[in-house]
Amino acid sequence: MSDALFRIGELSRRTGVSIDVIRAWERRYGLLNPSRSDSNFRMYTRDDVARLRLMQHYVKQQVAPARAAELVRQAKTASLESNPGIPAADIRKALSVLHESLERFEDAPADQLLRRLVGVFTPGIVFRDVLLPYLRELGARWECGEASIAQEHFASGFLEHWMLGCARRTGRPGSRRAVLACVPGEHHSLGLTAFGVVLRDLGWGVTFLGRDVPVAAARSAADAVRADAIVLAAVMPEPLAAAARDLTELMETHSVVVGGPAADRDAGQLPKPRLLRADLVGAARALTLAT
Amino acid sequence: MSDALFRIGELSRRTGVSIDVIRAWERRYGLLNPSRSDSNFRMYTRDDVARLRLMQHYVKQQVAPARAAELVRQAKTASLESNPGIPAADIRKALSVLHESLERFEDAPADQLLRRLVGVFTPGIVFRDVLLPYLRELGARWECGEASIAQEHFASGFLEHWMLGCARRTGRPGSRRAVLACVPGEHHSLGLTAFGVVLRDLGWGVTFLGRDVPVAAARSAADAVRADAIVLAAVMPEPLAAAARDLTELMETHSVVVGGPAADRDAGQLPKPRLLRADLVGAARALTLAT
DNA sequence: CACGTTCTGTCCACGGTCTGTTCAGGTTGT
DNA sequence: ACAACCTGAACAGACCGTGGACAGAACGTG
Repeated sequence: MSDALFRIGELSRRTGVSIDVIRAWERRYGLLNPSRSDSNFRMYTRDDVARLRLMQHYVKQQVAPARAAELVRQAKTASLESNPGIPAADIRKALSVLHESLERFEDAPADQLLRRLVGVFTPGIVFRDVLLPYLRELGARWECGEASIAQEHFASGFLEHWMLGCARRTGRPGSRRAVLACVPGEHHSLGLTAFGVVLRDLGWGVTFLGRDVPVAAARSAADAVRADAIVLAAVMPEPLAAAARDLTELMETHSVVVGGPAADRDAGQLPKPRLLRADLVGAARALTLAT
Repeated sequence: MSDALFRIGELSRRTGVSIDVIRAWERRYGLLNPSRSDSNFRMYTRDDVARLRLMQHYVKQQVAPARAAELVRQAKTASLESNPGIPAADIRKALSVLHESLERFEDAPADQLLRRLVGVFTPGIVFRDVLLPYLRELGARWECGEASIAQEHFASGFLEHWMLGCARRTGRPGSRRAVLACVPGEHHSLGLTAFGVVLRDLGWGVTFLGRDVPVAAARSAADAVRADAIVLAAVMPEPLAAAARDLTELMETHSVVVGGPAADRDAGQLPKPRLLRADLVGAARALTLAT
């Protein structure tokens, strides 16, 4: 698993930092400390990608490289506080690629694009800067009849699948774990999946149960993985109302968070804090701090 | 038993790896270790085909050849045989890996296993020999209460996601195209996804619309991609009955196939041939021949 | 303001490594 | 005879390492 070693060219491709700069930063600040192959090639790990991205972030914030490197070295690893956002021009281009390819029921270009973006930025960033805006745009076009139901189905299905690919992967040992599920009877899991991506980006291990999950099932899964939190999604009001009693009971023994439009609306009925749908990233961060 | 020995040219033809490269890989990394005939010809076995395919798979994933060879050698893979099917011992092992990992809500081992299998065998084979049997086993255990609802949700969600990853990817230009969708109101898409994998394996381009798709949406998608066939899935009887009228209308202008348990049962109501759920592979082959 | 110093990204030259491919000369099988 | 195979060697192009140089920006000082 930790065998993912690669050479400097690959690191450069993944981060967008030129090979020369990577070497210069190592020579001057000892930013990275790669192991060497038998033939004296620098061999990097995934952590180095993270460190390099953090470095990029500081530099973009006008922090002097020397000092930025110092900060990065101090920050050891962890601290995914970094927000190296995607440049506006790239976002626009990405949105138009998504738009044009998914509109024609072609997933190949979209897949390629996202794959490239995730190579450079973290999934959470890609999600925040590209996917979420695209979904908003899609929703808007759908409401005013510009996008057909078929296009909406295809696009949201593709994006959910794609996000799942990022959200899955159980976290490193020692990390917090969350069980994610839709309230029983609830079939809209897109928002939940998105939330899973962000959580995972914050270091959580995510166990994804999907849509229409009985409360008892969520409970047993949470027990099985010793989850630190159960995250439930409710888009429509009826399923949430129907499950209210079970949920209240679940909350007595487990740390439960309910999110989604329905949860926002029927706030009064539930005792625990809810997530605001408007800002998934903020909600995930809040959950991380609270747990 | 696996006494089918063949020479380097045959190995090259079976794998698409050039003779020179096979020799180079042997000389440099000791990738294969063929026995020799009396006249000093390299004699390979089916295991070598598997190893070579795994190697190809890694290389395609941008892993440096030297390192890929290391992984292949390390993966022993004792006996991952080739085309005709996966050897029984490996199937048993795969099933137990799936069972044990998914039961504990861990997808990493399962993901790793499947990834390795598709490196060697085609997705259709993996699906037929491993995934489908596992799903049957899961269903059986679920019915007799051995598997919890949570486990079933998690496992089927994971497998569906994984299969989608194989089924997607629009086909090569010139290939036939199919639009896949669940009948409106139908939320069980696992079988449909599986069917998509097999179709794609047979050279189709698959446009996957997912669950609960209005008939009109399926039609417009089919028109947009100029689909040669529309494949609809119906697990529960009610949604199918409700959509019967729309379906009949759709069939007048498009080539439609309806599959799934409900379609099997309510056969009389629908004019066109249906797919038998029992044998997805056969059904896909039949569709290919008929279109 | 003028000047020197430092910082930083970029570039170059030279040599080594990695890897697919090619060639030459000889052997085996049909 | 001819195709397929063997060995050993070499080659080309991409990739990487080290060390050094350089130009522009930032900064501090007289």
